Amino acid sequence: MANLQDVARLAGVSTATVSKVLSNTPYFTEETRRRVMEAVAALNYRPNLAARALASGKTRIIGVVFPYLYDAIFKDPLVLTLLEGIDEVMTPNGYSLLLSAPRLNDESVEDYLQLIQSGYLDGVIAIDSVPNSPIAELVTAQELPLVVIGYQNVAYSVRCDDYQGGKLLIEYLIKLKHRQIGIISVLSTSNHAVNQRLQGILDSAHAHRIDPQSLPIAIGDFSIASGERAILELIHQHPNLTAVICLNDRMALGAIRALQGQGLRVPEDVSIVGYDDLNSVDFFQPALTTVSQHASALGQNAAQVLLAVLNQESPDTVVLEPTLVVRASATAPREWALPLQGGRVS
Amino acid sequence: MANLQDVARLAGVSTATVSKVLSNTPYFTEETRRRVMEAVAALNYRPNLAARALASGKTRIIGVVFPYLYDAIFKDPLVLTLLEGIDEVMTPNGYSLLLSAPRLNDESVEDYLQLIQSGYLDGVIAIDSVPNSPIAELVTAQELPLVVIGYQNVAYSVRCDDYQGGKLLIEYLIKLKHRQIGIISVLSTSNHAVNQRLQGILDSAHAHRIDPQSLPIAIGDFSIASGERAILELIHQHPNLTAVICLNDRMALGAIRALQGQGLRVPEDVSIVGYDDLNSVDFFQPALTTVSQHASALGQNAAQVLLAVLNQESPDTVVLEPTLVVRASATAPREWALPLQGGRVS
DNA sequence: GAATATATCCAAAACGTTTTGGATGGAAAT
DNA sequence: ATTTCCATCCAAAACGTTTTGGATATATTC
Repeated sequence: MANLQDVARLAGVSTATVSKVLSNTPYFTEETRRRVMEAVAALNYRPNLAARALASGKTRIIGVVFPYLYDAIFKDPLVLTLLEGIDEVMTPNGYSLLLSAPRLNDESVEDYLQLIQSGYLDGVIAIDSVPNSPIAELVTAQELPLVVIGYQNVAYSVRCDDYQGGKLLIEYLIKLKHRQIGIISVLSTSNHAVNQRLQGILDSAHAHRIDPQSLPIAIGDFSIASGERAILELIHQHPNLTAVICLNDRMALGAIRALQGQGLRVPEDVSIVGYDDLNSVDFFQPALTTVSQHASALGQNAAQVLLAVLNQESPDTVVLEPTLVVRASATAPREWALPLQGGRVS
Repeated sequence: MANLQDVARLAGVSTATVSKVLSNTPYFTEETRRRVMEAVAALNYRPNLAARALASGKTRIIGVVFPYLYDAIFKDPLVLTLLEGIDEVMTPNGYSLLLSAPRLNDESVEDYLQLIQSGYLDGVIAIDSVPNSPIAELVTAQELPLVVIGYQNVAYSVRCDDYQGGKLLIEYLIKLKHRQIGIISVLSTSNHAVNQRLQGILDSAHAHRIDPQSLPIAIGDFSIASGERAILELIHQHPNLTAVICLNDRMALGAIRALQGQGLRVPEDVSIVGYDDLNSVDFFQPALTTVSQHASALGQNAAQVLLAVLNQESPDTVVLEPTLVVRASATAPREWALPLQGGRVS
């Protein structure tokens, strides 16, 4: 491995000159530049990034943090889409992505601290799925440029308007004449964005003269299986429901399958809508009506905001508008109120 | 940011002592250790990783490279599963993952070279989806510990036996009494593993006295849409087919959808099998019969092999056995040979 | 009591850059 | 003929670790 000294020696200049020529500093003759570049080529020289990082204080590495939750991080297809968006703008700008998925236990947080306090990262993009997770505070306390994807109250953030997304869903159902609407959510402590969606739904229901208190809510945990459990609980206790809003797509898929397993048809007997617009949900039978939060654009925006911050600017918070994606899993309710007890609800 | 010197000064020892105490070197009094640890805690000291990397030559970072192909990397759910497996064993061992998805153009390869020749990586795990991609050679030329997931002829590799997987699929179909079997593959230059699957299918057909030349093959590009196109081409030109093997799940899903769009039933009219066992394929109608290549285990094994190499050992190549996952998309063909022309084949 | 071994620690070199603070010329200005 | 200025380059410091090669003191052995 040739180093700067070798190059300098071969080119007959100092290491400072080589360093500066390589970073395109002005004030060098063409002749000098040429000699340096030839030496670089001859020795196949590549700068040592560790040394560069030590001397300059910059690593050109940014950390991408996905706090581990319910094991969901690697199972959530949205994460991959976010990553793609981030990569798309970071890589062309010369940054590499360091993946960090700290589990939220003490030992893991210690490792995480070590990482962000080690000077190894020029910046961090974090997903704040969990309210009050310590991740963000730890980073800001470090004076490390941070942009979070979500709702944490930090200087720089990017999100899709989940409140608005919730509104879109229930307003669509109301427009279809649904009045008996159930909700499958998650524990309010477990996800910030979902809380916003729920709030949007409830507020919007209120605005349409539906008592928010009257909307039955079952609790899942994002997984397909939990959606199956929750829907059964819901229609068992509230057989008159004509529509159910699931606060993510995977629970919606579970709900649909469970209903079909009970001999109920979607959307004819019950309308189901989801949230996320996962890649594959247009493939299910019926194709899922859902809300897209433009995950790829979110990732891109997060990366752009971080680039701006690294560039000493102060970019504004970005809030993307969600989009309702109408497919086949929700229609108008049948006007005659067929009792659902026909299905075997165990 | 406190550094080693600050700690040393506060503890009244040398920096060498602090460094060694922190790395649990023997030959220190309890008293000394205590003083050092107290100083570390008091100053909230964390070692600077760049400096450590420079001095020790080790970064505790390993590169995970997914050569970009057809834009598929971030769209392929298997990648996420692989990543999860790798993370699961690397993180607890104190390594971080640096993501690298070099596009295969010159500029990008240059960036990639820069990365692996920069001393920033202790090792690399690479997926060799593309035959003859330069990625692996570049790494080995660098004397960087490398394990590839796939078939490249390098010192250390891990794979699932795709040849055997192909065999499993066609033998299952043959056992179900299918004889008119089509194949949806990809360009032979585009993916090593798929070539193996195809070879397994053809060899096995031959062994069962079916002329491999007689099996019609249509070419897709891994995508759902290409599966739709390919199946239409196939049944149009070979209306007597009773089963089609798709060399990945996404093309299989496309094929099923296209058939259904033509008014054909799966598996009653045509059996379809896939390859990969993506998370969601048990959810489709019909649930997809496919082969699991145990992506998570693959990732874990790759990581373990790399750890062994980093530990100066010479682990053997790992070859996992694929598993046939029988679901609903393939059954025995109807005994009466109903001409398929009934369906509208455009 | 001298020689040897062992435990404990330190000073300084080394890692390969970037960056600072000039040094050295020659051209332009006075 | 000085002075000033600019273009061009270099020597050396700095970044914060790890590691090497002792040094010192204490204990052990003969």
